[in-house]
Amino acid sequence: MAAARRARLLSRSFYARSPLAVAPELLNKVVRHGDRAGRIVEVEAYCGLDDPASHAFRGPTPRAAIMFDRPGHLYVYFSYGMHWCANVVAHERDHAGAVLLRAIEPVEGIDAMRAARPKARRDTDVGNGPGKLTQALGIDGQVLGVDLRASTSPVHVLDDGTPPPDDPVVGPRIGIKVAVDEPWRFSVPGNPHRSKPW
DNA sequence: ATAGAGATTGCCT
DNA sequence: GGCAATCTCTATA
Repeated sequence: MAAARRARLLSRSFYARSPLAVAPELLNKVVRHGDRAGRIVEVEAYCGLDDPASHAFRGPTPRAAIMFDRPGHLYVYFSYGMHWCANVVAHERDHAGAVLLRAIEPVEGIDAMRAARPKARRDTDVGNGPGKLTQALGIDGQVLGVDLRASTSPVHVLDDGTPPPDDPVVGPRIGIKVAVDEPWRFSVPGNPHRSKPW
């Protein structure tokens, strides 16, 4: 069995890069809320003022302001009047952007996640979508803006020693109507917990 | 003040 | 595959 390695938080410099640089490196990291945790297997980059599909495209409106500041903090928004979506703020200095978490593979607190996702019939339905993974982890507006790098925060992104895939699957983003051709979606090849379609 | 669209999900046909 | 549910944000008047 592999030597135990303590999961560690990521540094500010990890997040202070463009969303396109950060997104593929978030693959195989672990997002944790309390005693529930999941491995990130699919993400999308949203590139601020350069990206018509980004909430930050129109500038620092009240909702999008967090994406113009605070790399490494959590951007959570309410989608379609029903679902919460979780993003990691990531951008270079004087830019804006974030990475949407689109799918996780449950790794800790699986029973609690199943209980929070009664509609999930198979294990792979627990976290295979942006609204599903927040439901599974119990992430909502209460954790908007928390610092993912601070040990005292309720939500963390951790490196448990699993490297990102050498050859992530890259493709167009899902559910948007502008900039639909940008290949800014990344996933762990073959992982069954990714969202569909690929 | 009001209207329309939206980074989704799940149920129905 | 189509579409309703449901509400926040943003733009327009």
